[in-house]
Amino acid sequence: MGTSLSSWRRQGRRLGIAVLFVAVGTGLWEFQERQHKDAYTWMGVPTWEEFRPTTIHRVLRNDGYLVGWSDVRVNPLWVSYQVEAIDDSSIGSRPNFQADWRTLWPVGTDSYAGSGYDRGHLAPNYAIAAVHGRSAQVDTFLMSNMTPQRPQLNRQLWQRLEEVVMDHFAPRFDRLQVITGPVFPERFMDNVFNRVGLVEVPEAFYKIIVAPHNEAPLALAFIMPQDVRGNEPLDDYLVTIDDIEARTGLNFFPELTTEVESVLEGELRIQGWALEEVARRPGRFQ
DNA sequence: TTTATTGT
Repeated sequence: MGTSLSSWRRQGRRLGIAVLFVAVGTGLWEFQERQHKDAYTWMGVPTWEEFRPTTIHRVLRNDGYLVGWSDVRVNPLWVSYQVEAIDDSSIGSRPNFQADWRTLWPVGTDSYAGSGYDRGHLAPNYAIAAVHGRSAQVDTFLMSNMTPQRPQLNRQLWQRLEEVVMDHFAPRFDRLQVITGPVFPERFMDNVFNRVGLVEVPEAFYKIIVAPHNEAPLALAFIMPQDVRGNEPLDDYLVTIDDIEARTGLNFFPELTTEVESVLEGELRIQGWALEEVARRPGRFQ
């Protein structure tokens, strides 16, 4: 017969070698993936609480930060990155905005033109550039890192918060984990046509800052609405992480034990941050 | 310019 016993053996060996290669390759890939996520997240990548079209997303990897991208909202639902105190505050010049072809829908650099909304960074230019370098800085100008923000928020209140993270919080702790993203109205259909091009317009934005180095980690969380003057005290917008989870349908830090989680996410504790020292610090821009 | 658009 054409298929002799030795030929079967040969094919079996080949198959075995192929399986071995796939197994080793997959293992290496998962190892790399895990290392990458460990560098940019703390206590796990954000997940959705329940399976809904508006909370489903996929993770885009960038230099310096991760994005949870939603093709339904045409928005990042979260970005995750870490910062530390830096000695040299100089960074490279602002790169150009650029389209991200990993997104299902085309969002061009001119998509926001004439809309009255800014292309607001979620992972900020300055912090990422200062901590993670030039190629990470370039990545923050991907349109998949943008979401429509009113100028008074983006250039005033939100900028003040980002400045406080790097200039006040980071020097107080070894390292900070930051997760930030948009908040949408509760009912999807109420906002479904409120879009800049294809991009749904959020009603507010959240930012979670964790100092994980302690045995008892500290967290501070904010929700800031689109409609602000810009000179409000930052502490007017303090919330709990549970509040943000309720508004977004996401689950942050899924690997926390339930005991730590109930304190860190359920209680509003501002001790240790000295927020009152900087809550009224004026913005850089007018 | 640690934000960004508009208009030249």
